[in-house]
Amino acid sequence: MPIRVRFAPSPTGPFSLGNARTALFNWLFARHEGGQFLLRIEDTDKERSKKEYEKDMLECLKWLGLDWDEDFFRQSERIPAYKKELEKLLEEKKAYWCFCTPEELEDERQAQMSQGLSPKYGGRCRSISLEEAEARAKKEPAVIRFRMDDGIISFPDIIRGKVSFDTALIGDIVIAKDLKTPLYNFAVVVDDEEMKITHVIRGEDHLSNTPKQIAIQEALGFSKVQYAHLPLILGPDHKKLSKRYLETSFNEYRTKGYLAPAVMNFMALLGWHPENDREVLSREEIIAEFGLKRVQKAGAIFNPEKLDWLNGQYLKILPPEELAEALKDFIPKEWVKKKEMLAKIAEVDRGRMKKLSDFRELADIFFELPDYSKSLLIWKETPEAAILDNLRFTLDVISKIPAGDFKKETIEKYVMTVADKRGRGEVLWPLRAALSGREASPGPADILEIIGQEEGARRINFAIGKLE
RNA sequence: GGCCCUAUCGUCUAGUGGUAGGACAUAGCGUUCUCAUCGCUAAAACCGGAGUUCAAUUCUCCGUGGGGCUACCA
Repeated sequence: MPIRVRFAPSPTGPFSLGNARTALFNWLFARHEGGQFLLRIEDTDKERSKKEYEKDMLECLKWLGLDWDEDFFRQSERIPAYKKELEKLLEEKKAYWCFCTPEELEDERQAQMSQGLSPKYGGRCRSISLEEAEARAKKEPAVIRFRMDDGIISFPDIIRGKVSFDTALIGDIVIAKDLKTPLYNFAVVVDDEEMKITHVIRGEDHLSNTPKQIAIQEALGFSKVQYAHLPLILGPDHKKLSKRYLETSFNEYRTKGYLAPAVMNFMALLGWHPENDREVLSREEIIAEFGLKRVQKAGAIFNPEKLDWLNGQYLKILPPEELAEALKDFIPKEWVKKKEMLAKIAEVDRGRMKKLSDFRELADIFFELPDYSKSLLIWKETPEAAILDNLRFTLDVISKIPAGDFKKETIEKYVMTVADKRGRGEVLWPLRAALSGREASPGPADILEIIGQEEGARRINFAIGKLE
């Protein structure tokens, strides 16, 4: 039987890191096993589901490169299918209409909890006949409950091993608000059967939903599926990632300048690890090595510094054309036109970036000399007069470089002759400071080649003017 | 409160019945005019107790800590 997994998000909020990780592990498993990765939108909650969130999710999946097989569908498009199964359960008395009010249920719950019992529905409406219930349901608010028989439901979890739940503690759960409004635990079961899902890979927060879904599955006579509950990604507060912390929208990783392969690599390593010690892994390598057996059981705290480091690693090896292309979204429009210059700057500064968004500030000096004070030009205790003299001399040397040979290597040769004679710090620091206007920057030869002989001379003269 | 899951450096993790390896972060050194990169070094962990065993971080149990769920959300 071919392996079929699904990613089934509900579009009730911005796509999150947790969502992305679940999608990734499903996708990795499918690709590694040569199975299928399907997509399903769980939009049964009409109030909270929004089209914009669905769009956001689709964009994020595409950006990450998680391609799905077959067409995806929305649960809101499958209402008749759920209705059919709901009616079947009702007729077979495996489900029944319940007319208890929210207030009554809340009181019951409170009473049970104060006695140290597990809160569950008492079963007051269990005995109402279907005929009577259907008549009443037309006039008064009602929901459909699943009749949960007492017993132990155990299932093997690929990651955790055997897990057991006592259904007597769960009680009769609500599976639909009415025939046209199914609820999560019910819709999932119907769809997984319809889609011929073989493995359900999802977050650990769904572990306690599993016995409910298995019970419904059995009542409907559906086939079993295998489960794998992933450890949760925790925030720095050790709690399930929430909007309050880093659970910003996943899209922000893109807009902040993280590379998709780096984010994928990082997420894969959150709860999974290859057999060897390698950590920078390409998509193909991850697919080749991925397996559910090596997935961690305990939750993992999200570590932004490591993401930055990994992103830096990818930035360093990104082909020049791809780097230039990726940078386009992070720089002013005027810069984009200066293609050649931009490419050179990117090469010079790529090692200094953690994120693509860092580039703008790093590259700024090539387009415009920042304001700086005279003291920036002074190297340690060197007297101003010596600095001034070195600058003048260096300018003279640089001016003698043939215009057609104004390349980094040549410039370096000329400049280093001066530096070796007059002291490296004494020559190079003021020169670099004059060229960049900053305390930290690429080397003088790098800057000179990019800004050119003329602009270089202008900047050095400007520094000389400050010192005079 | 009840149920379920879980436990190796600060963080992500490897690993084994004979006390632990890698990575990020941190500190120092080296390369270097600066920053960054890179290289090297240091500091840094098996939650506690009992049991099994010649021996337990590893197996079992009990605690404790952490997390999740406990909706007419998903």
